[in-house]
Amino acid sequence: MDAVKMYGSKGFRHQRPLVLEVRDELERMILQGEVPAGERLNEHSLAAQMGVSCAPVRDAARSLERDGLVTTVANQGVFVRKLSIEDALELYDLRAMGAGMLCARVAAGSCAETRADLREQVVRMADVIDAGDEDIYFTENLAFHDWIANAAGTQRAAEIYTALGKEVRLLRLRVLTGQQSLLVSHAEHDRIVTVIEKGDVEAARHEGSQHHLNGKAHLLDLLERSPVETD
Amino acid sequence: MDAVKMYGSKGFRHQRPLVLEVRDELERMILQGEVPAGERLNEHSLAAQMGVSCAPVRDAARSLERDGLVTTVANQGVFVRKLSIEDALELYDLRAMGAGMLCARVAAGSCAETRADLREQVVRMADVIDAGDEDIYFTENLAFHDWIANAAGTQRAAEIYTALGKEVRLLRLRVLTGQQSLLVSHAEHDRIVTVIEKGDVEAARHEGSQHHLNGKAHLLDLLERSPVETD
DNA sequence: CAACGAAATATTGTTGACAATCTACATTTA
DNA sequence: TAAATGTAGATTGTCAACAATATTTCGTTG
Repeated sequence: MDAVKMYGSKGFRHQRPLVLEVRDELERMILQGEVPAGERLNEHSLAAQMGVSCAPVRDAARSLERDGLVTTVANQGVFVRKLSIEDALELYDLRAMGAGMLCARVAAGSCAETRADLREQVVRMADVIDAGDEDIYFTENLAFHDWIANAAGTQRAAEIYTALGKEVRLLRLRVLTGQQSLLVSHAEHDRIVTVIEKGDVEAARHEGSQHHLNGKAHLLDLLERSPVETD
Repeated sequence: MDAVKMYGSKGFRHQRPLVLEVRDELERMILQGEVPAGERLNEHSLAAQMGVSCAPVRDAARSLERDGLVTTVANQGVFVRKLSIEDALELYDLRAMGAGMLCARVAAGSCAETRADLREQVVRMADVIDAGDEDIYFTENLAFHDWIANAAGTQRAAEIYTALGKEVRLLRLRVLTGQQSLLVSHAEHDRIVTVIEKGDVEAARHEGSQHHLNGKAHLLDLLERSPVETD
């Protein structure tokens, strides 16, 4: 009896529902800027392009709406969300609150192993700065924050925090650029992990929150120097 | 030339996409407890029951996932979300943070008309308590909080706050029961509106946040007296 | 009789076609 | 010429059938 049956046009079974594959691909396209903000996502084109039918594409688009990456207009389609500066600043505030709560939880009740992992990440990120690779630092920075979120053990809070993080990326502004920025960011990460290691709950809340508020201030500072049109 | 064309089996055009109708109906069924927590939502049954095909039902279910009312398991279907006490307490914390931020914004920058409307709502709710109608108070309470959220002018924050409010209702526990509870709740509403009228931003943040933290404490108190199984 | 395994059933996942709707363009008219 | 109106094309919304998967049932076997 053969264990591998033949399915569909692809030849083999799908390990994962198609929707998830399509969703990930769409998310990648949007976050990497392959589809510009405000652009409409054409069901048929995308379906043809990915070699699937329309339904999974529609499904995936609805899923992306959950993360605030696209907005749907009835009978018009789904559009890549266009973030205004005001929207972005609001997201920074929300992320700041969330990070405060999450860091406080991690400080209050995480195991030694978790804290060791966190410290390890910070040390590794210092090396990345030395190497001067901003792209890698960008990625590790995302991972660092998501990691804290998941370590807090509060699922819904982590979900929201992570989704907000993706939304911010819609702006496609490189705020973490130049060694100075990276060093400031890293110093704040270090403070966060340090107070978590101490188990100082309120300090963790403050540092976690302040990290994002500083980021917001930095963004405003950049915008003053070189204004950006966002219509 | 007739302006009204005939469409579909219903005879006339749909003013609204079917998905939205289905979505609202499903949400009502879940929040009113017609479908118990943990129950699976059968695509075919629901579609037949509502006289539509499966596609809109699937679409609506995915939309409900955005609000955290259902969870989807691949190849198994969508299930009404089952909230644990821990989940609910987490939601109270998140709502507390959100309410703090939203109340602060309303205190900081709302027009006189907005504040007058708020005061009017509080006055009306006092009458509802006098009349002793807990169901109406429950509804007005929801409206009051959602109204503040929308008045803050921060769209995303309001969306999240409102969605979290619906999630909490999954627990289907009547915490606002007995005139004493209603009076306590009302007194807090009054304090919130009062500090908003004064334009005291930090006090608004504190009162808005504390209102939900008090609700959380009240919930814990109720649970201690009469424990509830949530498996 | 219990445990395992295979067929049967029920349910979700996917597809392509068709209906309803919107947008853009061409035509008409004041 | 400019505004209004009707028409054509493109795109989303809906549908019902089929394929793939999960669950249940029932028979077999130790």
